[in-house]
Amino acid sequence: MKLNYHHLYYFWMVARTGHLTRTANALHISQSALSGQIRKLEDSLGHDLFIREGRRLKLSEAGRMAFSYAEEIFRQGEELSAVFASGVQVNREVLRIGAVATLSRNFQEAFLHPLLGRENLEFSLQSSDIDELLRRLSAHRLDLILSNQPVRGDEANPWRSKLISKQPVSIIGPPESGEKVTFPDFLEGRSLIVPGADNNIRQAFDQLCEYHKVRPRLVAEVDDMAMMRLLARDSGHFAVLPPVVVRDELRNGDLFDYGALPGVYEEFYAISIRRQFESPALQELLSQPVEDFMMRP
Amino acid sequence: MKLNYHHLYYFWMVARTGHLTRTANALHISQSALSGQIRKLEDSLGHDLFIREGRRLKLSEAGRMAFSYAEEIFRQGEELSAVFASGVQVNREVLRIGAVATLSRNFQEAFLHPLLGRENLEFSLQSSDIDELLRRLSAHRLDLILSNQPVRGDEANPWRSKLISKQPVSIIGPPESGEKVTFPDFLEGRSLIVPGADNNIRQAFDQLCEYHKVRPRLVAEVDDMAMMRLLARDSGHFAVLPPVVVRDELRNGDLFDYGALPGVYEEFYAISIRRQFESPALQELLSQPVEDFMMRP
DNA sequence: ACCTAATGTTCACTTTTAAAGAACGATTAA
DNA sequence: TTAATCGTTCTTTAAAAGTGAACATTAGGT
Repeated sequence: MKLNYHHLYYFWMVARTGHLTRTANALHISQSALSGQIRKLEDSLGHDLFIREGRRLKLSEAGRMAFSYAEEIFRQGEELSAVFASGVQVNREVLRIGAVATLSRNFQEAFLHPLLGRENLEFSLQSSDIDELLRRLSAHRLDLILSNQPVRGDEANPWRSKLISKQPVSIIGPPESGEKVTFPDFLEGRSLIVPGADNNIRQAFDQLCEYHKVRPRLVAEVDDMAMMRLLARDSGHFAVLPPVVVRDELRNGDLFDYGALPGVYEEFYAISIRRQFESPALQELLSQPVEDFMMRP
Repeated sequence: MKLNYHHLYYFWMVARTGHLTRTANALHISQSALSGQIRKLEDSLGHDLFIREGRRLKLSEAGRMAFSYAEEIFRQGEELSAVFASGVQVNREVLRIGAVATLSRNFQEAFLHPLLGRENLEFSLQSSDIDELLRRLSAHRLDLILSNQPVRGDEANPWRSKLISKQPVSIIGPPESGEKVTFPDFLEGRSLIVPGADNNIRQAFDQLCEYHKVRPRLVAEVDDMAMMRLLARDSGHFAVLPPVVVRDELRNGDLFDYGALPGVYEEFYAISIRRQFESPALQELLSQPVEDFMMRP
């Protein structure tokens, strides 16, 4: 038998206060109507939701369970009502994007660039860790996540990870170094700033070093790409970085690209939920070709 | 105007597939009925939810917004139905407890001890970080959180933190040390394992050291109490710990309690949501006196 | 280009469901 | 003990949801 949300709503209202008459007044219906509707819900669920002790209503265990679901259901419903009632530009297209906080800002900006020109479109951009972002995606509080790693969806979470860009990774360093750069010897004993151990650039880089039997001296492991950029710029050390991260510094000569590392790439993924109706803006974003759109603006 | 969940449900079903006739068949009602109900929802919300292009239905932006709420609402509703339909012991009392992962296991066990004797009661125990646990509490996926710090509730999250225990904190070390322990000199230059900087034991301890102008040598900062216990037992170093954490080791002589630190306490809090109807088991747990119930079993 | 089957909307009508009101029973508080 | 309060049940009435036919639009085949 299908759950009757109308009945559940009445139950919820009564359960919050514990008083039927008071709630009936608040709802502007008679207590008899309210009593009847709740009785029907109990019949349909097959369990009493209240324990009737004299003229008192107490939540049963089943009621407690139902109540905790009802809380969530009607909190969402009231939020929905509020959104429409407040009339906040419900006609404006809204795209809520989450980005893994350690992602390159330049990349994020380049990816979102097509949205900037659009009238009648608003987007929000939230930075957090991947777990939190996936939670929000599942809760329909986000439309899209930008990440440097794909996630595998499952039955409960029909996530879809799309590769949207693959960036080379270079050795970046101060321009005046004047050193002759011959890979891989150049790396031996070299002071290096590298991405953190979780990052897949780092894993590929470590494998590369192992293969060539070179052992750089790691001076810093940094997760955040914006931080990497600052350190590469200001520390005088060499760094393992996608050039896009320090695009501006490469252009104006503050840093120099000593060459891409073979087989090492930074990949970017867009993670979204498969939907019957995809927002046009989302479609446009996801249909961008996997190319070097990073160098665009 | 109140949101009609019956209408919203129909809208949701149609929006999932994009086809009215197909959905009408699935729902065993006529398409005209379905069409009418959706029209009423649109009237009530004040926005079209579908864009009618010929005989095709496309979600509007408002529709997209409504749909994302509807997804959540009815996912919960179907879960509720499923729980009742499956008949899983909906009458058994269930208590879902979250514990901050770094909390002493002995403490958790002692606190939950009253529940173990109860027939017809089931509890689940989940370990995670405080942020995740608070999210679950808000989402009504937990009934209670055990934490070593209180949280302040607000309008949206009517949390209530109750102090349930206050434990002294001692210097714990190997028993054979034979050293004369005179506080605070004993601490000067002493190799110590201490709780992590976030922990309020640590903050109180640091203040104590500052006040007495002693500077211990910190050999490890550890968040997790279970880990602290292992390190204290196996490293031969002294540690700043609530004795309850190493209760077993103190009893059998593997470790020795060199005395409580004045003014330093580990506090335990039970965080729950104020409810009209509190579960009896929860009431019982929370009404335990704030005493040294740790040493009970 | 022209049908035809499929799809969505609207309207007049019927069926189902919810609400109101009175009568009743139980319980609390004065 | 009594009066007021509260929840349930029953019958009647009002509202809502559902039906089916007529109509409009369009995708897709010939």
